[in-house]
Amino acid sequence: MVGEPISTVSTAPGGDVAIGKAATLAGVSTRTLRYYEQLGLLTPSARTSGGARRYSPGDVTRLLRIRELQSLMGFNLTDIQLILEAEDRLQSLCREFRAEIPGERKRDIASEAIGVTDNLRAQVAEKLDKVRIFLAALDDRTGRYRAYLSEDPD
Amino acid sequence: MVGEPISTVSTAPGGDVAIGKAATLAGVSTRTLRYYEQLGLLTPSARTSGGARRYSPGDVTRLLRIRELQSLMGFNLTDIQLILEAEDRLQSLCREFRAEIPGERKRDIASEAIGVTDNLRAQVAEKLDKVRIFLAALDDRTGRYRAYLSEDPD
DNA sequence: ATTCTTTTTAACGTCAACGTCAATTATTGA
DNA sequence: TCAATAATTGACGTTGACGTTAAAAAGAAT
Repeated sequence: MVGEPISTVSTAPGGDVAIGKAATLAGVSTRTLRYYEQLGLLTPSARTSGGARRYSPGDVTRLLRIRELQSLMGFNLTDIQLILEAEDRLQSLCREFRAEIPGERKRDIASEAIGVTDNLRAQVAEKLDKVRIFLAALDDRTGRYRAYLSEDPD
Repeated sequence: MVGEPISTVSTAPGGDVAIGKAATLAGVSTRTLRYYEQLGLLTPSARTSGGARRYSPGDVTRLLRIRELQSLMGFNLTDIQLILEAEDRLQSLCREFRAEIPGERKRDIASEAIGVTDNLRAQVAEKLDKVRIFLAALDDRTGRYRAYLSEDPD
């Protein structure tokens, strides 16, 4: 325990993890991860020679993002797939621009991906507003309750 | 069409409605309403002599609240039932306090209901925060994307 | 009064998002 | 090396939240 191994055979810093570890990191089951892969939603970036899935830190990040889109925004997995695909396209386009590769259709792809992203932003903003209003209404109501039920301390 | 009926035989102002109307008012199906009733989640406050459900404005309000708790907060129907039951208890307690009926156990019931309500408030507040953060992160990321993809206008 | 629309109950179907075996192969710690 | 633990694929099961269909009864409109 005194010295960490010089270097495990892992490309990424932080090290890739097996399916069980990835699952507990995100608070899901291994079944869920295999299911996500089956949907094309999260494909582990590597496999061992024996065929075991290896999840990179990026994969885990993506997984956490999926869960966030699910729990926070209530999207279903196919919606999430569309969103992530758009984000993937944007990311790869950014790399291409950086590499100054010209490429055709790029404007089309970019505008489409940006459209999806803008749409997402709008939905999030709308949700934010609604939750705000909901919270305000809740506070108002509970305030009136308290007035009746606990006007005197203890 | 020139004159509205003097008064339909309805107790509540606004008038009770049949299941079809209530459903379209809330943007759900009649099946959904019957299902909610089966769960004990939303029982129409009256029936016709023939057995047809009549939904009061209050019932419709409750229905809208159910949908809000579902879509906005992502609660499942059994969670929603708990929340609504607590709110119902609080409401009836408020009426009792107003009527100055003493009653035992009231403090117990009240504190329990208030506990549920506070819990709800906390969850809503937490969600509000998370959505806020999510939106900020989204704006940050899309901002960087735009920098790459559309620095020059058209 | 009668026709058209709506509602009733009851039962079976569906779909997403996993859960749960089971038998077999990998990986790992001593 | 070898036992213990974890992962693989495949298949069938489950659960929540409804959808759909059917036959009969009720309500509304003319």
